[in-house]
This record gives sequence, structure tokens and C-alpha cells, in this order.
Amino acid sequence: MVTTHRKQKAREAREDLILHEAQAILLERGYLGLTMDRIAQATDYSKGTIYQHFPNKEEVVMALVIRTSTRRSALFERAATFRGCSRERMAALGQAAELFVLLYPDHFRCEQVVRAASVRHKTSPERQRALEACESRCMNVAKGVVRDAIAAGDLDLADPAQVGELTFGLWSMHIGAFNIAAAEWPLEELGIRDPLASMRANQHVFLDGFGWRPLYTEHDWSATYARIAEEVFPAEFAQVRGADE
Amino acid sequence: MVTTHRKQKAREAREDLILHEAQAILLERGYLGLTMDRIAQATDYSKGTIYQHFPNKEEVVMALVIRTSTRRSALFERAATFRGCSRERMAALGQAAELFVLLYPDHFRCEQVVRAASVRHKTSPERQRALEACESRCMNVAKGVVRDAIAAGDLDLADPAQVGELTFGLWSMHIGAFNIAAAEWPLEELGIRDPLASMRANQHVFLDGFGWRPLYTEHDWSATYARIAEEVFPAEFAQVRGADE
Amino acid sequence: MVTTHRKQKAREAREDLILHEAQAILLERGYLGLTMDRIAQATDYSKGTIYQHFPNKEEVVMALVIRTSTRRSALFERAATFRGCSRERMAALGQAAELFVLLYPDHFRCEQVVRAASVRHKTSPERQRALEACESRCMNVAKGVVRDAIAAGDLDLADPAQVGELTFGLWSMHIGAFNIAAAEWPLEELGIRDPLASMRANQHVFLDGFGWRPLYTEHDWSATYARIAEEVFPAEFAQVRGADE
Amino acid sequence: MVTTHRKQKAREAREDLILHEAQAILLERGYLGLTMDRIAQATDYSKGTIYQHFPNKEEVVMALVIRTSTRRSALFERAATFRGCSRERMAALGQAAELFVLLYPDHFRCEQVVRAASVRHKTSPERQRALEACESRCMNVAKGVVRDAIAAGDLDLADPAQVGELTFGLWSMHIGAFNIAAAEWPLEELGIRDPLASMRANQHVFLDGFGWRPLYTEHDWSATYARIAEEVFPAEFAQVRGADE
DNA sequence: CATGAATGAGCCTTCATTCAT
DNA sequence: TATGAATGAAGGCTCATTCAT
Repeated sequence: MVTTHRKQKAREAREDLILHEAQAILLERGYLGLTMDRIAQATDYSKGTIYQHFPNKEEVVMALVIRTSTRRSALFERAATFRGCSRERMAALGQAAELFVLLYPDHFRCEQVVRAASVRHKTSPERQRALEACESRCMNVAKGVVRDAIAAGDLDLADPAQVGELTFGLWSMHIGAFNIAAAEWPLEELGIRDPLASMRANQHVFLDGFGWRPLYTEHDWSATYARIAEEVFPAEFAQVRGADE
Repeated sequence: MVTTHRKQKAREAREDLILHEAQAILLERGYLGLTMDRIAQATDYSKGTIYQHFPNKEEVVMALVIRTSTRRSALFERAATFRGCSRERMAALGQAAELFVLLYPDHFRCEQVVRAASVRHKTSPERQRALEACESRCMNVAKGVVRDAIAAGDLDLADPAQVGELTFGLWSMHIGAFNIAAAEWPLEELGIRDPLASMRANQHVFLDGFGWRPLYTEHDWSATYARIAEEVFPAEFAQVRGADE
Repeated sequence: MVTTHRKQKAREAREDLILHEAQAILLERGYLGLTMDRIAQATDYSKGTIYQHFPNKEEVVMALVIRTSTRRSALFERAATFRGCSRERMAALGQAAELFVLLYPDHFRCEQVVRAASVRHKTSPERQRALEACESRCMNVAKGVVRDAIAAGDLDLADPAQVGELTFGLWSMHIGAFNIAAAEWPLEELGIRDPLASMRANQHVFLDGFGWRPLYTEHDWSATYARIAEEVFPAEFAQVRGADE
Repeated sequence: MVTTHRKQKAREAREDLILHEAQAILLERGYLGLTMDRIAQATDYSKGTIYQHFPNKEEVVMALVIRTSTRRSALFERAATFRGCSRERMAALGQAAELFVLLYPDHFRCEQVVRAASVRHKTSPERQRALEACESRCMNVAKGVVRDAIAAGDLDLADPAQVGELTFGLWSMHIGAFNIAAAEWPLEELGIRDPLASMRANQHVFLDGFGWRPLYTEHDWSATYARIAEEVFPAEFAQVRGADE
């Protein structure tokens, strides 16, 4: 029993090491540059051992994405606990999303890889479901905040179907902004220096469009953001700021 | 002379065929599944012939994207000529973007491929510039309409820099929505059936947030859309509708 | 008749152009870098036209080598006419060999290529014979001078077979020195700065070893070399010196 | 431990086999005819396995040359230990060079290949240095004997720089003679039947030219050569003679 | 005659995966 | 259970040569 348990722990540690190194390679050399040989070399294990953990290369990348996505939904769930009015809580969600991007700046590219049908379909159904679950959790957290806003009278939606639509709008702005930023599009031509800041501003405009109270002009948002950073993500912000210097 | 001309035409036809088949393969099997061998086989030409048209695989994809992107900027430029108030003209631009997606539903994925630096940097500088030019044209058309709105008093922006930000917002919603749709994300969970329609609604909310008049509730937009379809894109709409049936 | 003649001249001019460009390519990019495509492009003729002059790539290189080798034997024959004693005439031959290297510094590499059996055997027997004839002429000129030396009493050889041996000795020193120089061997380690000068000195030592009079120490060789340059190769030396500046 | 050792040996055996077959192909079909495919086929290994030993074709040839060159410098070093006067020791060096040619008749052509800059520059710096080291050792051995001759009063050189020149002379005769022989030049025309013997004779003439005592005519060289064969290279001569029959 | 599009064998190299030790 | 040698299909690309126009 004890032995089994110890072995189990060793196994997990190994798996973590593999994923850690795989991620580093993926970021440095791209998906085509990620080879089982290189993972073996980086981890100091043999190729055979790698294959005992992951039946193929696709599963490695999938596991990578799931691991990070799990952290994202955790961030979202923590953000939703922010003690504030509904729109403040939604701002906390936005903060979580931004924070996630800062913490895992390359996850986006990894996820794109797994999104390619040719890759995803080679992975096990369990892992596919695990990934979907991560996403569901994020979206449901967001929907919950929207519903709370309606319940609290902060937001009036003509149609309950708009709950999903609003969420979709925020989400697509987020995804789109990162896509654009990652793709080396000529943002200077638009006068955009800090895509993250612009995106945050635009999301507020969008929520104002829905009439979600308090409107952007009715509230001291910088105070709210300071509180979010301090009350919900103190450790993460410290980490992000530390990396900056 | 005549001979030269005929040869030139044959060459172009060949190039078109290659691009056509390459696109089909790219969509079916992804970028990694697109090989020069397969292009050769699909076009019934030999590999050598393919290489006489395109010096490498990356240039094939690049040519593909440029060809379609050129059509997009043409659609945008036509949309901007719509005779209506400023927000109606912006709606025409949105219409152009939607139309483009319906006409070339797969362009989006192709473009993603070329966006990857590792691919783009292998193509000739001329092609790179050509692609950038397409994008610039689209963005400048959009910025022009925003500026016209300000000049006409339909829109008040606190800061002229917001011209770019507004454009960026619409654009990122557009890109994000298609990314999400293309990635087989579980949109049903959000109750989204028609991502295009949802995106259009969200963009109106966004513009309302900026106070761009006439607001969504102040105007008969379905009449406007009907006019756009009829006056600016009659042929295209016929084609799209025809494909539906 | 006249037409035929004119055509013949045009044909030869074209052939010269082809060889000229082929040589340039061969030198710049090596044998593997010499392609029929490049020759066609450099000459502004089509590939088909090139093939009407030379049935394959090997023949091009062969023709190249023969053309230059012919010039070498011409230099040798002229050198042998130098009016001086036998050893001075042999010095003139050495001078011719050096001059040739200066005039056609890359011929050596071209010749190496043709020497490879795999290349030579693809060329026509006539061309193979033509190349051998060039070499024979050079060697016979040298042998003639040796025989003249014996006849004049300047040289005593124990065995008439040594006529060939002496020639072979000079020749191998020549070839060897250029091989070594061309191969980027670390000559500095031997303190050799100017392989050509060293080779000339060594050849004199060699002839001294045979007792060919006048010995190196018995004669003002610099005066002889000056006379050779002036009387036999005035134009060539002018050309070589001109290139130096 | 034992396993590691056995594996190491197996690896070396494999490498030897690869080099052996590669050499055969190189000699039969030339450098261009040497392909990784053919090596794989000849060794009955797959191409992938070959690449696990040598990262590219150039390295294969380089390894080939280094392996044999190492043997050459060993022969040289042994030759220099011959107990005799200085000129006898130089004769032993000549003997080593001849022996080497008889033992590895094809090395010469392989070396030519590696000499081509385009090939050498694709190999690892370590291998490049290893090859240079081989050559340096040979040349230094020769220079050492020349210096000993001067010290012993057997040789007077006007200028110490001539130590290198003398070495260069012998060396170039050697290289040149083999180049000529390998290139299927028409040696019969010179009456040369045995290029090796002629070269040896010529080298003696050359040393006589320097006045290196004892001169060719002052000494029983056949006795010296017999002693060299017996005292320094008994095994090698047996091998060479055995192959003759 | 000139042209250059078309061919297709062939080259070097990579890498996911298997399996004997 | 760990290892890493072996595999071999596949990929991108080149180029001598042919032949219809």
C-alpha cells in the first residue's frame, strides 16, 4: 500500500516534469519543434519512459493544455467570490482573464494547437471531456454573475437568452484581442499600444451598452481593481509584478 | 504577343487550380496535412511543376490568403460607399465582414496559419507587404467611417485615440467570435445557435455603449440591412442564399 | 553557303557564351551548383537551346576544360620557343605553367571535376580524346626540351627512361603544390607564404639534383625570367599584373 | 557497467561497418554517388540508424578520412624512430608514405572529397580539428627529421625557412604523383610504369639537389630500405606482399 | 529552331513509434 | 520497468532531361 502510494507520487512528479519540459520546448520551438526525442532529452528520461506516461505526442500537448486550463478555471472561481456588486464581480472575472494571460502568456498558442481537429481527435475521450469541463466551468461562472446581476436589479435584459449572448460578447472580445495581439498584426496603425488596456476599456463600453449598473462613468473602477488585486489575487499580482522587473 | 498572352493565361489558370486544391487540403487536413505531394496529386501535376509556381509550401498558403484577403478589402471598400448615416455605414461594414465569412467560410483558418511567424517569415517580402496592405485598407476604411461619424456629430469620443480603440473593439469581437466558432467550442452551453447573429447584436450593444447615434433602439435596422443587401451586395447575397438552398 | 557560314559563326559565339557563363557559375557555386537552369538563365537562352549545343551537363564541363587546356598547351609551345640554353627553356616552361595558373586560377578545380570517372565517362569519346591530346602536347614539349638538353650536353642521364621521370617529377611537384594550396592545407605551419615561389625554388633544386647545367647557383635566373616575360609572354604578363592592381 | 560496455562496443562495430561500406560506395561511385540511402542498403540498416551515428553525409566522409589519417600519422611517427642517419630516416618517412598508399589505396580520393570546403565546413568543429591535428603531426615529424639533419651536419640550408620548403617539396611531389596516378592520366606516354618507384627516385634527386648527405650515389639505399621494412614495418610489409599474390 | 512547362526519380533529413535487452 | 537502437514512412526540395507548341 505504502509502496504503491509512493510509486504513485513518483509517477506524478515525473509526469509534471515531462509536462514542464514539454511546455518549454513547445514555446521555444513551436509544435513542429516539439518531439518526443527532445522531451526525453530535456527530462533525462528515455523515450520509452515518456511513452509509458503518454501514449502519443498529442496526449502530451493535451495534458499540458488541460493542466493550465484547470488553473484558469480556478482563477475564475476565485474571482467570482469577490465581495462587491455584480458589475464589480464581472470586472474581477475580467481581471482573472487578464491575469491568466500574464501568468501563462503562451497557453494561448498551446490551446490553438489542441484546437486543431487533427490533433484533438488523436487524444483520449477522457482528456477531451476534461478540457471541455474546464471551459464549461469558466463560462458558467460568468453566466452566474450575469444572472446575479439580473436578480440584484443591476441589469435588465430584454430576453433571458441574452445572458449567453453577453457572456459570448465578452469572451469573443477577449479571444479576439489576444489573437490579434499574438498575430503581430499592425496594431500601431490603430494607435493601440497596450491591447490589454484597450480591451478592458472596450469591455466596459460593451457592458455600458447593456446598461449594467454602475456604469463606467458612475464608479471609481480603479479603486475596485485595486481591491480585486489585493483581496483576491495578492500572490498572483506579486508574481506578475516580480516578473516585470 | 498573342502566344505570350495565352501562356500567361494558362499560367494563371494553373496557379488558380493549385491554390484551389491547396485550400481544400488545408481545410481538410490542417497545415501539417498540407504537403506538396498532396497538392501535386490533387492537381494532377507533378511536384516539380508546383515548385515552378511557388518556391515553397509557405508561399502557397500565403498566396491563398492574399487572394482572398484582397476580396475582403474590396468588399469593405464597397460597403463604405453605402448611402446612409454614419452608423448605417458602419453596419454596412459589419455586413461586409459577415458576407465575407459566408462567402469564404474557411479563409479564417487559412489566415491563422499565415499569422504564425514561422510561416510568414519564410515568404517573400513582397507577399508579406501585399498582405499587410490588405489589412491596412480594411482598417482604414473602418477608421474613416468612425471619423465621419464624429464629423457629422453622430458620435462623441472623449479622446481622438478612441477612434482606434472602437475599431479594435469591433474587430476583436469579430475575430474572437470566429475563433470560438471555428474551434468547436461548446457554444450550445451559452445558448448561442447562430454566432453570426449574436455577434451582430453584440456589436450593436458595443456601439450603443459609445453612444453612436442612432442607437439600436432608435432605428429600423432591419430596413437598413435590407437596403445594404439590395444596394451594395445584391450579387453576393444572391450567391450566399443560393448556396443555402 | 554564306548563310551556313554565318550561322556557324553564330553557333560558335553562342557556345562561347555558354562556356563563359558556365565557368563563372562553376567557380562560384561548385559542380553541384552548376545547373542547366542556371546556365540558361545566365546566358539568356532557354534550356532547350543549351541542350542543342551540349547533350548533357558533363559535356559542358568537359568542353570548358578542353577550351582552357588548349590555351595551356599553346602557352607551353610558345614557351619552348624561348631563345636560350636548355635549362633556360625549361624555366620558360615552368613560367608558362605558373602563368597559366595565374590566368586561369580555377581551371584546376574544373579539371578535377572532369577527372572524376563518373563525369568523364558520360562525355563523348571525341572530347575525351581531345583532352588527352592537350595533355600529350604539353608533356611532349617538356620531353623535347629534356632531350635537347641531353643532345646539347647540358644534362647527363644515366638512363634514357629518366627523360620521362624528370618530366614526371616537375609535373607532380606542380600538380601537388596546387592541390595543397587549393585544399586550404595549413601551409603557414611550414612557413610557406607564397606556394608558387616555393614551388619554383623547389623545381630548381630538383633540376640541380639532376645536374642540369647551368645550376641554379651558376646563373642569373632573374635576368632569364625577365627575358622570358618580355620576349615570350609580354601580353600575358601585362594582363596578370593589371589584374593585381 | 558490463552492459554499457557491451553496448559501446556494439556501437563502435556498427560505426565501423557504416564507414566500411561508405568507403566502398565512395570509391565505386564517387562522392555524388554516395547517398545515405545506399549506405543504409549496403549496411542492412535503416536510414534512421545511420543518422543516429552520423548527423549528415559529410560527417560520414569526414569520419572515414580521420580514421585513416590517424593511421597515417601513426605510421609516420613510427618511421621517424628508425635508427639510422638523418637521410635514412627521411627515407623511412617516404617509405611510410608509400606504405600508407599501398595499405589504403583509396584514402587519397576520400581525402580529396573532404578537402572541398563545401564538404568540410558542414562537419563539426571537433572533427575538423581532429583532421588538422593528423596533418600537423605528419608535417612536424618531417620537419623534425630535417632539423635533425641540419643539427647533425648532414644538411646545410642557406636559410632556416627552407626547412619548410624542403618538406613542402617532398610533400607536393607525393601528392602530385598520386593525383596524377589517380586521375588516369596517360603516364605510359612518359614511360612511367610504376609511379611509386619513379616518385621515390625523384625524391632522392630532390634531396640530392639540397646536398643532403649521404647522396643517392654515396649509399646503399636498397640495404636501408630492406632494414626499414624489417625493423619498422614488418607486419605492414607482410600484409602488402600478401595482398599482391 | 527556340522555348520553357512538365516530369519524376532521387536526395537529405526528421521523427513517432516499437521492442529486444 | 527503463532503455535507446532500430525502423521506415514521409516531407521538402532539386534538377537533368524531354517534348509539345
